[in-house]
Amino acid sequence: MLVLVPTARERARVQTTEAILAAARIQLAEVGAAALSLRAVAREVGMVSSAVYRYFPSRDELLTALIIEAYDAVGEAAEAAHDEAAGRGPRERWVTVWRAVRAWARAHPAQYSLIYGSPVPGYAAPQDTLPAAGRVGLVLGGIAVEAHVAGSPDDAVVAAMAPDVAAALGIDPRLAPAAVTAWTMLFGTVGFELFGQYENVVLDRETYFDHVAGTAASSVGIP
Amino acid sequence: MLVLVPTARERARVQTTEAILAAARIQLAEVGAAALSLRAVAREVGMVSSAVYRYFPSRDELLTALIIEAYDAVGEAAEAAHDEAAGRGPRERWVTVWRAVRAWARAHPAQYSLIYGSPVPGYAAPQDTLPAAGRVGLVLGGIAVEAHVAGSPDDAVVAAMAPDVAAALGIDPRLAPAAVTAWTMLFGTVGFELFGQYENVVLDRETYFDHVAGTAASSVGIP
DNA sequence: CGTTGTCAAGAGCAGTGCTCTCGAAAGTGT
DNA sequence: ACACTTTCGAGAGCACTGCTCTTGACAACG
Repeated sequence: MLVLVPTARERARVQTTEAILAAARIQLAEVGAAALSLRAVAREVGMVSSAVYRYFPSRDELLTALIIEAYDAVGEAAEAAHDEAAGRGPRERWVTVWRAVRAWARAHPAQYSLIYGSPVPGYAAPQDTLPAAGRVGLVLGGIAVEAHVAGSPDDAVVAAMAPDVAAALGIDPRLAPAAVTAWTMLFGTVGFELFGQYENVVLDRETYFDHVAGTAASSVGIP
Repeated sequence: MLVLVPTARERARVQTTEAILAAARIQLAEVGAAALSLRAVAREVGMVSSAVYRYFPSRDELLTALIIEAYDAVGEAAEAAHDEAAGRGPRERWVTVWRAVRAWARAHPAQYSLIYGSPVPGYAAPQDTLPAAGRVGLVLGGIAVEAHVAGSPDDAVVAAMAPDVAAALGIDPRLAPAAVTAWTMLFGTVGFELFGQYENVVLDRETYFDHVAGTAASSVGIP
């Protein structure tokens, strides 16, 4: 049956689902993923905890929804930054996207921890999150595609990468190791800053971050 | 009062403390930090939960103790690997230490998540963990000290690093940015592998990891 | 030998995730 | 328009958590 006009029930359902997600988003930002309580979310939207289970079968499923949201949000931030720097050269676009990811992470530390910190409930989010997870990489790959391969990495290293990666990014497969390394470097640096590892190590985080971004740009052959 | 011979009470206290830590270590490895339950730890050592509070004032303090243990353990693994490769050249020693850290992380994923994942209980572990956190960096810095500075990084970047870092590592301050970047790369790569970000991205993790280790070695000027 | 400090145990509080049942709606078919 | 089915919210309840407080027993010290 084709649903052209959603019934009142369906509209109420998506509305309630959205209300739950909104409350969960707020609570995530306030107390973090570990302390996110389904009962508190229920209280916030004005219903009893058991009613929430009509919309999310478990607390982990709620968290998974938030994880996908977060991947989309950071991907969107990266894409927006890239669009804004559309006219400029590849290196400036590259650094702009890096800065946007860092800024998003600092503005949304709980969401960032959710997706790039330790998996919260054991190993909750499996396949559902994979498409959303690659968006930042896609933006960076879109810049790197114009670059030529700097050195020629070992064939064994090239073979160690999943071929889908170079294909999805539209880059030379020989660029894949450097691209993955740069991607790791971006989130490694942002994570280390956010999780306090740079305490008493890096004083001026902006300057250091820009330096790393530049190094990474060179490593993928961006002039 | 100088305690030369510990009294029976004192011996009993350290023994009980060690028993609690041992049980906590086991439970951490089994269920992870988020699900580590003080009551379950108490059950395992055969006492009631309230008694544990005589030894650790809160669950977070117990976790902090485990965090310090984990930092020490990974540092010890790095030092042991370095000692084992004592005779060899700097590059081989460098790669050996990197491999040891990765091996330790794969063998103790819960501990690794505890120290390099998102901070678990809000922002629990502050200053206590700082000394233990630097041990791996010290080992790597000890290798890099024999290297000469490859390029000459921007003065602003050099100034962005805490001067204590280069001093503690005994390296040229101009090497500090590259050293911090390499350190970030090590734990960023290990973390990404452990937390599942390389799923469907990197097929042969050993080969890729060795490649990253080699790149990092070159970046700090190791021939 | 008595005093003092330490310790384990138990009860209890407020909170959690999750399940089950029940009554009231809303939607559907005749 | 009426009966039937599905959906939904509420409430009670279970087993669990971190943590506090009180009570009674034991060891150490003067």
